[in-house]
Amino acid sequence: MNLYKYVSDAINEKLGFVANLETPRNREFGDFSTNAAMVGAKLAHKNPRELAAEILPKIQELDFVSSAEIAGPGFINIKIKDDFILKNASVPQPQKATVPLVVDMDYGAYNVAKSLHIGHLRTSIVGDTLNRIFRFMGHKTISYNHMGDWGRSMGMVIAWIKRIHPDWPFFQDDFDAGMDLSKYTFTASELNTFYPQASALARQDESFMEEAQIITAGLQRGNKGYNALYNIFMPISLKCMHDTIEKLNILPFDNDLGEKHAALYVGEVEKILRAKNLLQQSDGAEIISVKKDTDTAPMPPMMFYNSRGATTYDATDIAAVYYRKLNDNPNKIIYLTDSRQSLHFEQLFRVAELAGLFDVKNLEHIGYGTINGADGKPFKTRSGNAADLDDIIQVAIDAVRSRVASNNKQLDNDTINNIAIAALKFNDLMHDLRSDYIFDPESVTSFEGRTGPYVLYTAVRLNSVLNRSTITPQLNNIEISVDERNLLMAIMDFDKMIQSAYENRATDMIANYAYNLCQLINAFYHTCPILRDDIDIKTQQNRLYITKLARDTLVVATDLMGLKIPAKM
RNA sequence: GCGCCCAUGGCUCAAUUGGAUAGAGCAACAGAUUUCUAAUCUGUGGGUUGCAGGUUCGAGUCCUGCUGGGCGCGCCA
Repeated sequence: MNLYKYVSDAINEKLGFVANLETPRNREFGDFSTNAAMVGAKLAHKNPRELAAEILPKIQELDFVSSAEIAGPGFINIKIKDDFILKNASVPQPQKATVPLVVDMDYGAYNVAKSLHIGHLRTSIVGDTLNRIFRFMGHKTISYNHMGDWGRSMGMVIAWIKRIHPDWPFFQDDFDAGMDLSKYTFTASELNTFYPQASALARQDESFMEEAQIITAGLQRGNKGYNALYNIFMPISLKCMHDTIEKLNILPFDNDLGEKHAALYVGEVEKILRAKNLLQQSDGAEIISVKKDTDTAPMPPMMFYNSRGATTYDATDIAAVYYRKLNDNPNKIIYLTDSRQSLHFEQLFRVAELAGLFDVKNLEHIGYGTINGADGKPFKTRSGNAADLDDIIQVAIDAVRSRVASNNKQLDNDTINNIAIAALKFNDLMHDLRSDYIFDPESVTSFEGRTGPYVLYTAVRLNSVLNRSTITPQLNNIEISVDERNLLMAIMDFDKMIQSAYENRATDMIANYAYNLCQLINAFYHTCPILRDDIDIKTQQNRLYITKLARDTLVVATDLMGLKIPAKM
């Protein structure tokens, strides 16, 4: 049961107006409180405590209220009857949306021929959890990995390959796409070194940069050799992405469609833009002005074609909106990217509006904060590069392994991986996604307190009790302790929490709820023994019932975060 | 220059979107296991919420100014 909603509705009906129901920060004040008297007093110019005294008896009459009293400047604090809580606590049921939406979700956005690095951590983890929240709430989501698979970086990679294998057929004038190309291939790790090397070279060698640009243009115009080569390394890169995603227990993307695919629609979009007279020449480029008279901030135009005639990511992003509207006709498109791209999305949404491509009200950009190192600057490895996601995962795995060894435990590899991934994901999810946060490898691998492993450990303990017990969990109407009561209240808080997490796109609410629930579970676990001879059977049944509710609720939360609960740890 | 965001114990973060005595974790210290997993639990110390005003019953939260930081501002994505 959604206790908050039940109590709120009952009070509103009884009072005949909508009273603001709160859960006090300090639980000792009560299970719920309302400031209705203070709000009312302001409007009626009355004394809030007197008004509270008028309202109070009506609240006291409600059958689930054990006590209600006036406190402080005019709060009414409400306590709920224990047996009501015990009887109505239930595992959260997915609250299906009355009007399910179709939502395109754009996150991940990995780059071809570049391994996933720390910059992809949040978009992957938070995006996945947002996706799961939307589905949990009954909406249909279509997830897009809008890959960086078509820009200048592709030209650089090909230019690099040409440099190290100038004799390969892809670069010959008489290239025959029909020939056997199976011997021209790369390992994933080899492929991932190409871009960084090419990029470093391009910075100091202008002729190499120029060649990369020529190759980029050739690739985009359909040069057979370049495209054949692209078609060789693209799947290798895609497999890398999928492997890392799988390690992180992130739902597979519904679409791996990136800039290359969007580029197919640039021509159609160009026609629309021209018909609306939105494209204009500027310094050899074709741009779309998105400035409004009311703007106080700098608002540069979007660049559709650059001065070399190549499509930019502005153009492919516009085309992607067009394609999604055409193909999915979604109610909403949600983009999850680094908040530094906010201006780009503001521009994009304005173009979508100007060109009539999509209802601008239903385009949403969620900008997440940067993951920083201890120095407050974007997290880098000691060598100054963005840390590879696979390496970060490995560090976490090694830390779990050494922890397991020092505790004289024996756990299989899957379990160790799950614990490491939980540590990494929970650490990300627990932060407000809009804020920067500091990634401290030491605290991510400490596993104590507010961590993913703590959450898993709590679930494992509950499962252990439930698995050992031969007694059937059963609800008995007997007195409950304060720890049992607090736990039940938290379980009933789930529905309110998930609604808020959904509305605010606040993935941290799930993580913090799960942690708070675990704290209460562990307190309950400590003070409420179950499988012991001196505990009477009715208490055992009751506590098992509560244990099961807690476990099932925790499972819903961990599922939303994509954490796997091990059998033991 | 213009615009957006941020500032909370030693450190990392919360604070129900304006509510009551600002909460957790880490670190420090003191305890708890003949008992369902000690990756746990209980307790102690630690705060003028960057500074100065303002709005009101009530401000970490809203407004103004200042200080200090981060980010963005047409041919990278």
